[in-house]
Amino acid sequence: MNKGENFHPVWWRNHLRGYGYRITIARQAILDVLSKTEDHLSAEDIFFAVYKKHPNIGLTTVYRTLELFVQMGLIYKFDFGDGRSRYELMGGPKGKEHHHHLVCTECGRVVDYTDFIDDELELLRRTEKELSKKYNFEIKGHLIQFYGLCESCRKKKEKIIE
Amino acid sequence: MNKGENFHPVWWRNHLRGYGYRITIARQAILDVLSKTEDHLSAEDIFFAVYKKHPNIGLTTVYRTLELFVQMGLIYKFDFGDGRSRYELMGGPKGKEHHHHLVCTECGRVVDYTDFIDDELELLRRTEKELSKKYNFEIKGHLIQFYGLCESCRKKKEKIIE
DNA sequence: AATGTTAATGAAAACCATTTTCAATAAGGT
DNA sequence: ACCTTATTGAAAATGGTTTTCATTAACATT
Ligand SMILES: [Mn+2]
Ligand SMILES: [Mn+2]
Ligand SMILES: [Zn+2]
Ligand SMILES: [Zn+2]
Repeated sequence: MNKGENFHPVWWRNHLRGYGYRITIARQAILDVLSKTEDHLSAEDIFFAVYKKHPNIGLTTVYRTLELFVQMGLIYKFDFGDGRSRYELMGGPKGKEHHHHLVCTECGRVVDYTDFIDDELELLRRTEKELSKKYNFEIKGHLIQFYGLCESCRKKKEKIIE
Repeated sequence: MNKGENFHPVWWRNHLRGYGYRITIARQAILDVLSKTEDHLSAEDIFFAVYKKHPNIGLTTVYRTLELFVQMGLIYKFDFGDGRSRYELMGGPKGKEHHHHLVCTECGRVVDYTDFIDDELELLRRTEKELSKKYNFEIKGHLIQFYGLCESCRKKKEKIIE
C-alpha cells in the first residue's frame, strides 16, 4: 500500500459526514496533504501541494476549507510570528497528539516536542485550576512556544563574529 | 504631581539617548500613553490616544516607533489572535514585570497574571534547559497564553442555553 | 439514471493591518 | 544661526485573508 496515499479515506469521510458536511475533492485533497506532511504548512503551501494533482482547486477554497477544519477540530491553526497562519493535523490515524513548539526566530524552523517533563503537565493542570478560580475564567486551552536559535543559525552567527 | 503625567521623562530620555536615538515629541507621546494604561493597546489605539494631544502625529510614525521600542526592548509586542498586534510597556518605573496572559476567546479580554509564576519559572528554566540540550536550540524566550471564557461571556452563554 | 435543492466552489474584487516611498521637517551637534 | 541627517506625514503599495457572486457539483429524491 502506497504509504500515505489516500490514507484512511473512510475516517475523513465519516468525520466530515458526522458534522453534516459534503465530501468534496478539495476537502479530501487538502486532508490528504496535511496527513502526509510533518511540516507546519501555510495556506499557500497547502494550495501548491494540492495544485500538483488538482490544478483547478483555488486558494480561496483552501482558506475556506482550513477554516472549516479548524472549527470542526480536525486541525490546529498556529501563528509562529512570520505573518501567515500555519496548520497541522490534529486527530485521526496520522494526527499528532497535543504538543508544544520550539521556534527559531532566525530561519523560522519549527520543532514539535511532546516529551514534556513529567511535572509540566502537572503544573499546567494546577495553573489552569488556580487561574480559573482566581479570575473566573473557564479555561479551554493553552499555547506554549519557546523561541530561540536553532543549531545551524547559531553556528552561522558564531562564524560572523569570528 | 499629576499621576502619570509625563511620568519620569528623564528615564525615557536616557533610555532613548543611550541607544543613540533622537528624542522626539512623537516618541515621548507614545511612551506617555503606554505608561498610563493598564490595557494591551493596538497601534491604532495608541494612535487615537496620542491624537488627542498631538493630532499631527501620524499612524505611520506610531508603527515605526513601536517597532523601534520593541527592538530596544522597551515594550512587548503580543498577538492575541484578533488580527492586530498589541503592545505593552516592559521595563521602567511603571513597566510591568514578566508575566503571562489569560485571553477570552469570545470578547478578547486579556488578563495579566503573575501569580504562581514562581513555580512556573522554576519549571520553565528546567524545561528550557532540557529542550536546548535535546534539540540544540539556544532558547531566548517563551510565550505562554491560556485561552478560555471570561466570567461575563460564560454567563451570556449560559443564558442562551436556558 | 435523471432531477432538484442547495452547499461548495473559483475568480475577481475587497479588506485591512502593516510597510514602503519620498519629499519635507526638525533634532541636536558645530 | 547653520548643517547634517534622522525622523516624520501623506499617499501608495504590500500581502495575507475574506467577501461577493455567478457557476458547479453533492447527494437526497424520484
Ligand atoms: Mn506542531
Ligand atoms: Mn500583559
Ligand atoms: Zn534557525
Ligand atoms: Zn469574554
